[in-house]
Amino acid sequence: MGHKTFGFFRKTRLYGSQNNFTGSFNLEYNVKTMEKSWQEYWAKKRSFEPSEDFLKEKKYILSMFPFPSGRLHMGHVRNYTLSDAFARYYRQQGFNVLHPIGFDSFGMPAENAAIKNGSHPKKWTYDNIDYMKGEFKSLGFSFSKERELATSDELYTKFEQGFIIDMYEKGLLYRKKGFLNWCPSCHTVLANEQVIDGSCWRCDSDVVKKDMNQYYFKITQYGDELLSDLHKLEGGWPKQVLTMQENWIGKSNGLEFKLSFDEKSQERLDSKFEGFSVFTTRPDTIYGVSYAALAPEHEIVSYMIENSLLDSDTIHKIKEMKNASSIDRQKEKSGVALNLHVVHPLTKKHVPIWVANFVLMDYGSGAVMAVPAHDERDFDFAKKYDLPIRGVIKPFGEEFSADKPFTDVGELFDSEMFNGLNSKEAQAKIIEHFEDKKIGKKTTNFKLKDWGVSRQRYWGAPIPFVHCHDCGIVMEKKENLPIALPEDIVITGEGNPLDHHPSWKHCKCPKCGIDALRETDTMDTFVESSWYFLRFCASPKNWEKEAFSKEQIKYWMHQGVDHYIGGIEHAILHLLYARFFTKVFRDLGYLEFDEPFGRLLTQGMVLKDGAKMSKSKGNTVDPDAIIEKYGADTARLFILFAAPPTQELEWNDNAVEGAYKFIKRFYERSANAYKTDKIPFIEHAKLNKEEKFARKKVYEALVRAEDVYTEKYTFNTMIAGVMEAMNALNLQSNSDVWSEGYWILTSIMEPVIPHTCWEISSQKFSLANLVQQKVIDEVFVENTLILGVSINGKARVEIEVAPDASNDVIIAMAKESASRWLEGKIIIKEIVVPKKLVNLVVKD
RNA sequence: GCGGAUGUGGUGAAAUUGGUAGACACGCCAGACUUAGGAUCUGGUGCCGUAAGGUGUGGAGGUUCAAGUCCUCUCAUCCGCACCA
Repeated sequence: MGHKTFGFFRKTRLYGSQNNFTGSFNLEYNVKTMEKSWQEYWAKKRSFEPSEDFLKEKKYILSMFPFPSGRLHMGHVRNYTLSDAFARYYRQQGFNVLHPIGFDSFGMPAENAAIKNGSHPKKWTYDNIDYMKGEFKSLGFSFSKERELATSDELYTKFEQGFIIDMYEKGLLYRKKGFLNWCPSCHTVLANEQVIDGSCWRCDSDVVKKDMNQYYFKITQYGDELLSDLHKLEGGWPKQVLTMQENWIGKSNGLEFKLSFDEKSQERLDSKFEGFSVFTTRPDTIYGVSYAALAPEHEIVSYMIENSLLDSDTIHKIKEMKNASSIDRQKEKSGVALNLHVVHPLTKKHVPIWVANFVLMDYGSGAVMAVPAHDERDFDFAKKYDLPIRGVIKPFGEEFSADKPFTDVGELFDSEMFNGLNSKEAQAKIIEHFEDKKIGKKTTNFKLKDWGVSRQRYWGAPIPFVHCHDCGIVMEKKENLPIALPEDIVITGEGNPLDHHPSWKHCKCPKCGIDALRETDTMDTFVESSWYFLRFCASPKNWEKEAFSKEQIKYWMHQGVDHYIGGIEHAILHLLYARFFTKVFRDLGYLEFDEPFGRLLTQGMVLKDGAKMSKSKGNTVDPDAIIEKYGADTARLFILFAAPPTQELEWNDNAVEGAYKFIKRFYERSANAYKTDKIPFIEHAKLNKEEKFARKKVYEALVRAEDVYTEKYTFNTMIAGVMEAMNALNLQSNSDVWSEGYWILTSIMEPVIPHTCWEISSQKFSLANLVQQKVIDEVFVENTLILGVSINGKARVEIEVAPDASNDVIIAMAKESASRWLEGKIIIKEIVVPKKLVNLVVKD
């Protein structure tokens, strides 16, 4: 194709002033034809398949893959336009580029669609995938076609289930009963990470707690490493994301010790409990403990309720606390006394026990020592219930005041042998003291919880376990994988369809062969996205045989994915899980590195009228409609030009039109370049001023393009540079300069507007210019320099000097041209900044 | 409350990292060509001022010959986390 083109835009160019109607009609028609034919060309030539030659230097460019919701939205377009620019750039530079795409295709929306309009989740999903693949193509994205995958493919499930079995064997996956976040609307369990402000991350319903069996990944075992390895990502990842992960993991050091009940309290508890353990990061405040508090869900509290050891009023209050939504629970502190006492481990004084709503069951041990004098929460609670407040830390050089809690570090008092120490020393000494006496120990606590992964849903990867009456939980044999989903399924939205299926769950125990039941829970879809980037490394010819090979991983994942691009909304969930899986796979011997993503680029949101595009707000712009009207290149150019990638992007119809007009001019003016298959040789010295200027601008644009891809990601300035070069070219008429200019500029712009550039390049340069371009230094050498002259730092005039002019000459010229500002003044200082300016400091 | 960012024309944004603020584009204004057409081309466009000039990067100080950039304080907005013991 390409060569026989009759030129898109041609109608307007030649006849534009003749006939508006046909002009614009043909224009659009031609853009579409041109884009489509290049898309066919790339498909036919398999232009974007990575090579298997592992001696070549590689770049792995990855976008976060989409959920196949039906159609692409502008956020997707931004995401893939970015990764495509990287991929195309590195291909030009001669790298072996892996730029794959897939679909994160399990998940609730497929089932919700099934409930709503009776479609089968599988059909719904794969129809959407087909449609979206078409959209990728129409946007000219240079994805590897041969590595496309959907995580709901049985082949993908097969290997994933294999990994799950490996992890179970290693003890990294376990089953336990626990209080789980349950979404009553989605009828499923949610991970902590999926609960946003007490609501379901997907449907926004209030999340309730439910007591049930569920599988967990032991991500906490990697808590320390997930935290400490964050420093390896510094520089490559946005600071914000690193901080968010750090906070999420939430490591804190402190003292854990046991508070023991006094005799009377033990008796009341039927001698079932000796005491309970608490954790504190402030052991220096231990002499200030004036009460202790248990979470309403604490086992001691449950025991007392179950055995009627509390009056009905108290039980009622505790139940209220438990049932309050997490938002309500934060509103006001409340609690009840249990009429139990523990003995202070150091002072031996008796300390009352309360149940308090601000104590969280899922952090630490679900119980705290309370030091109202030095903790805001404990203080509020003590004030409300009139509990004693005992100060033991005072600000350095000041007295303690009981008006409000003093939460800073300071100097200890009323703390027996630790008096006079500062907080930091005291913390170490008190921990030491507890350890010596074997009544407590130094402990690290994490906010990070184990990752609950089972979902009571159909459209997910089945957990490959079998429940056998005799053998317990038995793993499926790997040769039986995948445990695939049944297709004849009824989806009503009530309960788990796999559980309700008449035959699917009935099987034989893989160990002893008797009748057994399959696990009907499926996995959280974040499991699939935790290793898809590794699957892309696998050569498609071995796809059936293995998930990926060590050799392939080693090559493509060297230093991690080179550029990983996606939304900030995955800063915690997906990125943390993927890091966890990488470390687990390393420990399972599948790979040999610690971190999966070397460089992460988090793109900003796409806004319209100042708000995030969303269907409910009715402010969406449909990518297909933009392509239809202006073509893919216009959409791509606008997206990269309007703002730097990390910032929010405000959609602007006028600016889209502007992008379209630029492409049109860019194409039309290529008429000024002649046909050649190598870059024109130009004797720079023989050029006139405008010609030299044009060349300088062209090469400046080239220089600018370089660090955009490696450092700054500011495609907007790269494109501005090309526009400046175009403007400069247009001021001169040397066809060598035009041709050289186009040779380079189409190369620079190809990652952004590939269709247009391949079209121009095929017409003029036989595609030979779409490779790395060399910078020529001589174009930057100036005959004269323009220096600014400022008086007292205020810009006044400009002077033109020879590049080798001495400072004396420059200053003399500056004085002369700025003489009107110097009259009657004394020059007290003269500063020459080479190639920049002259500053004269004067006074009256 | 804690943490991370961001504040520059009418708008989206630049500024080689301390050196002539506003590149590039949108919009707007004027003009040209015209079957006045929402096309194309040319010129202008931070603000005040006819001009000379003054003034200007959220605000207030400071360092410096020179500050959007460095320091101190402060205000505003956005994002994340949040009773984490």
